[in-house]
Amino acid sequence: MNVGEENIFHGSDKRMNDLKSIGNETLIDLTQRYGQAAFSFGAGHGAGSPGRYPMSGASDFLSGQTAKSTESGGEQTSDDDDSFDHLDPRKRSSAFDEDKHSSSLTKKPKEQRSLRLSINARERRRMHDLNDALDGLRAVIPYAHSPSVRKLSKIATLLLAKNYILMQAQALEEMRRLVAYLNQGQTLTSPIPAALAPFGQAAVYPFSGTALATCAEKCTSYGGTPSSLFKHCNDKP
DNA sequence: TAGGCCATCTGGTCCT
DNA sequence: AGGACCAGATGGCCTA
Repeated sequence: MNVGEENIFHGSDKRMNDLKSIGNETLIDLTQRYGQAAFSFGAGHGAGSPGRYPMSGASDFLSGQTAKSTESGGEQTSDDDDSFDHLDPRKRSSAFDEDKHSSSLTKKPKEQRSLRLSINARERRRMHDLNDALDGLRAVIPYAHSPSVRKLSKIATLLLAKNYILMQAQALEEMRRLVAYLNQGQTLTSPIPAALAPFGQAAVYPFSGTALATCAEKCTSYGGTPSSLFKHCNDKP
């Protein structure tokens, strides 16, 4: 475990162990916690429909965040950000706590107090930007997005995203092998050689159904720009 | 009621 | 010097 992960898991041991071991089995667990519609890729959720996932938003994510960062970077840094009217009750209570504690701070010079408020406001904005980024991440990873379904926690979002990236990479690699195999003049009617499923296809393969359906699913799921690699699929009904 | 999750404050450290 | 980043502390809300 690297330093970053150590920092992430500075919570209770139980929680840390729960999250460190996140894998396909954990995806199922998260499915139960956050909604049955989630995580139907891989792990034997063969009936899942790839089109359900908001993957089309992935390309917008980076650009969106860039715009957001630029925008937040241009925010004014006055102490107006410490006004309470824009805060929800939870935030307001903490803000009032700051006021409550201010009795001890009144002994400090006014300038220091003002500086402290400015730093607090900056930190709040930073954390809000971080949360916006996490929301963007939640929007592009597969779990049930519904008002009746609890939002993924921060740590669950990060771990699920990591697993999702790994699974996508595996699927892509497997597809490349499949394309190479097809380019050698073989047909899909023959069983797929074991060499094409080095990752344990049943466990990680994100598509289900027949070989032809799999091919079509892949072509439609892997990108808005049709690759020349999949011309053979476009020619078929 | 305990535990999980979160927002916020705060002081320290590093970087520009 | 000022800003970004980080981690610890604190307290509130929610759920099992």
